[in-house]
Amino acid sequence: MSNDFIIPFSFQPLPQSFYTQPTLELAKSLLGCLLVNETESGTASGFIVETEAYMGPEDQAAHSFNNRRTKRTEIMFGPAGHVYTYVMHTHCLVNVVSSTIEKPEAILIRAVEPFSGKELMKERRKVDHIKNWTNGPGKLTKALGITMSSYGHLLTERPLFITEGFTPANISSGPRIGIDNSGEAKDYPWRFWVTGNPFVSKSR
DNA sequence: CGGACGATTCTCT
DNA sequence: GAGAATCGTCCGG
Repeated sequence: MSNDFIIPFSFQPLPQSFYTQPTLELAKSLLGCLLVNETESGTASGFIVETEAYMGPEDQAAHSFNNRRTKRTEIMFGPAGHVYTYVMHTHCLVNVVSSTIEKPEAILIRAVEPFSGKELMKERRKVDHIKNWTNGPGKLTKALGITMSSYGHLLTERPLFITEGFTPANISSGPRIGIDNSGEAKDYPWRFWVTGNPFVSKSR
């Protein structure tokens, strides 16, 4: 596609200081940023348009609820800016670790808007319509080629990184998706999205 | 080592 | 909107 040539030389990964802002702030700051993944088969990127914050020990919906510390959640207890990937129903989902050491908070990236490497995304997703390439947490990882091998990767480094994108005109918020069995936490408005963006996974 | 369980997706109706 | 697919992770025995 026409804008593919811009990647990967023009943009610098955001510094680690970007990731140390409070988790709920970071979840909103990530909206509009460009998520880039460089692989052997090529580079693909998309603007983040939907996120969800998971607030650690107090948040019943979080994997780290009650400080549950396993091989899977271990990365959440480390410093901000690392990648937390995990497998859900055969799909790989990608999170940004936030907060500080020993405070296991993270932000799930639920949707992006395709920017570069669109042919590659189409090939990976095997569906025609662009709207279905990246409008869900399991879809975007497949389109961008993000796998469990990215677990623990630091986002200030290539090949997987986040860089400056656009500033959303408006941000909406509401309850998170797919956590109905999480007690009171299911109603917390910790899902954020770019208002009106067509790649957001659910309208609500 | 077996079984239960999803921060999902896709295919119908 | 409901139901199936499908598999890595976690926990109990």
